[in-house]
Amino acid sequence: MNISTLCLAILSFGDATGYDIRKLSMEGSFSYFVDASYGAIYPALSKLADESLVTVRDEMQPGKPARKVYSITDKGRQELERSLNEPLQPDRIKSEFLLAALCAEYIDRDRMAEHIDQRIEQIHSQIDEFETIAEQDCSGERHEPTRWAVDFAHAMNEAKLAFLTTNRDRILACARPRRSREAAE
Amino acid sequence: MNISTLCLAILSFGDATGYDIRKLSMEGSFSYFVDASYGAIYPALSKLADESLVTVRDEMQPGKPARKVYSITDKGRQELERSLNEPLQPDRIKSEFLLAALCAEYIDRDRMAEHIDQRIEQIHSQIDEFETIAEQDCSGERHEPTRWAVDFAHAMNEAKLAFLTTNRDRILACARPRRSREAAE
DNA sequence: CACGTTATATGCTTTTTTGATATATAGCGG
DNA sequence: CCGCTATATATCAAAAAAGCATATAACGTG
Repeated sequence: MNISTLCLAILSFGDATGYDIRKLSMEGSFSYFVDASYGAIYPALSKLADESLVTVRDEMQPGKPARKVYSITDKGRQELERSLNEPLQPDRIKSEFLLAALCAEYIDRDRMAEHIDQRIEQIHSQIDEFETIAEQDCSGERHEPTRWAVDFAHAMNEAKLAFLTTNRDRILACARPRRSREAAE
Repeated sequence: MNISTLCLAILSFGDATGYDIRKLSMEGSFSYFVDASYGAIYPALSKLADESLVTVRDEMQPGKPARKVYSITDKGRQELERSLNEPLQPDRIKSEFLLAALCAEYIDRDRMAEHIDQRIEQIHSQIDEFETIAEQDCSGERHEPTRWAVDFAHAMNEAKLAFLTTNRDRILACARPRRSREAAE
């Protein structure tokens, strides 16, 4: 799936600026499974506008920089529908952490512990973050698919957490016993 | 982390060609958490060779196209170690499926069922695949970090599977009840 | 035998990421 | 109050990576 589909999907929930889309894909309910940079979003939006899949309106705010608010069109919704009907790519995970774990022998034991603990913390804060989202989203309209995706993310995060805490020592044992570098870091 | 580090990491396990690296990152024990295309790997290897982090040797095989076998150097190992010591980027997940789930209302119910079942099957075959890898790897030397990563992947896959089977109906209920398109697909 | 698959590598085009730049406003530490 | 940083907003260029086509050669299979 390309950025265009992502933009259409987000716009199908309501009008947004490029900035909003970026934010949703980095923090909001989308953040668990997408990632998009400005450099991808803005060109995608322009292209979508050229194809009349979205419309733009300039909103001048006194003082502030003007914002371009995008709305999905009927044609856009049809295109979104079409995309969602195509075969879906399998999920992909990119994890520097697992690569590091595989190379545990090259990492000092204390450093490895830091890596793991950092990971655990990250998951904790993501869980919190999503709980906040769930509350917000569900207090009002309670959009069930959003709720479903948030629950999905929660389940995954809990499983990861469980694995990491249970198997912490096991990977630490593979790391390099610290030698002369005790003071070095 | 960039492709270069991935190449160094893989080469730290033994010599390999660009083709091998690609394969490992698509099928082998690395496939759960990395992804690399030829267009990224080959240039990365050339660059690494320029910097003497790896060496190349041409292996002419009679008839077959020559292969370039890469080996990591001491300098390369140091660089790998350095990379692994840097702060690790958080894990990223890209899932077209979850985006589709979020847009369930735009998808016909039967189609959605297909999407889910396909996902479930995929996970099953990944689990099988990894079990094979685990057996192979562990019969011989039993490289514990590899085992750890495989177990990690297994735990995640099981959790995902559990969620999907348990919450299948819940998302199906959000999908669009099929209308006049019963025959259309 | 024609064709598909595996092994192997290169080059080109398109997408995406990354990072710099620009502007305006609000809040905070000193 | 001043300068700094953060937030909101958008653009552009450069570097990285993905994706795809192409080439060669062996091996299998219908």
